[in-house]
Amino acid sequence: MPTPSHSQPIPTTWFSRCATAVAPDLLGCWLVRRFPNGLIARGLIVETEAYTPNDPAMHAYRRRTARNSVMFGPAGITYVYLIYGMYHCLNVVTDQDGTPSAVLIRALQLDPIPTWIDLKRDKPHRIAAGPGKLCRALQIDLNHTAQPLVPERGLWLEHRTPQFQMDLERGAIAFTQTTRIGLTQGVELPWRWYLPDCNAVSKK
DNA sequence: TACGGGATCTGT
DNA sequence: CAGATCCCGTAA
Repeated sequence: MPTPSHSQPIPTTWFSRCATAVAPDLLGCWLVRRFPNGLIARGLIVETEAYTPNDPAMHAYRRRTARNSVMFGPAGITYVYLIYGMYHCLNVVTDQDGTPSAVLIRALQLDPIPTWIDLKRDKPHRIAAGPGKLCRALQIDLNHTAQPLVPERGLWLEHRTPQFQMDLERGAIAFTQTTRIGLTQGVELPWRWYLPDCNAVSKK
């Protein structure tokens, strides 16, 4: 899918809405990474999850702590955490300042594939399939938490192409909404969205 | 200070 | 389906 040269970073105000509104709106948008060596890779966002206040699966559900405090801040900031001691997960903080919530970015279709990634290990469309794998592929770790999503930090978001937006409005593309993955709490909440027929999306 | 679990992924 | 591996939240 072509990327228009006129794309601008999505402004922080766009994220100042309920996570359940932002999560589907992020499908078809682009996560853009500029690596330390200067290479720029784009990932089409194909799977997201919303985490809201009063949501038992949300990391700040019990109380505000050092780790989750960024989710209480203004929207449009990254929230990255380490899980199972080996993988990182990337969220974008949403909603009003003071309202803890975020959207987890779960899967991307990456283009181009960075040259240093071992293609024998994975099919190209599986390189960024999963929240841990996309952070590994894009070299996102705890250094990237609590950062604004701007080119100056090497990580930002861009809106859908006009083509994607048209296909969506015409009904040629439709999203699937269902329950979230890998949780022990809030299992029944249907706050995962994905592009069907996309082989980077989590199974289940 | 100690302990156990987790919004994951991989290889068996 | 178990193991890797470490930070953080909770209890003491």
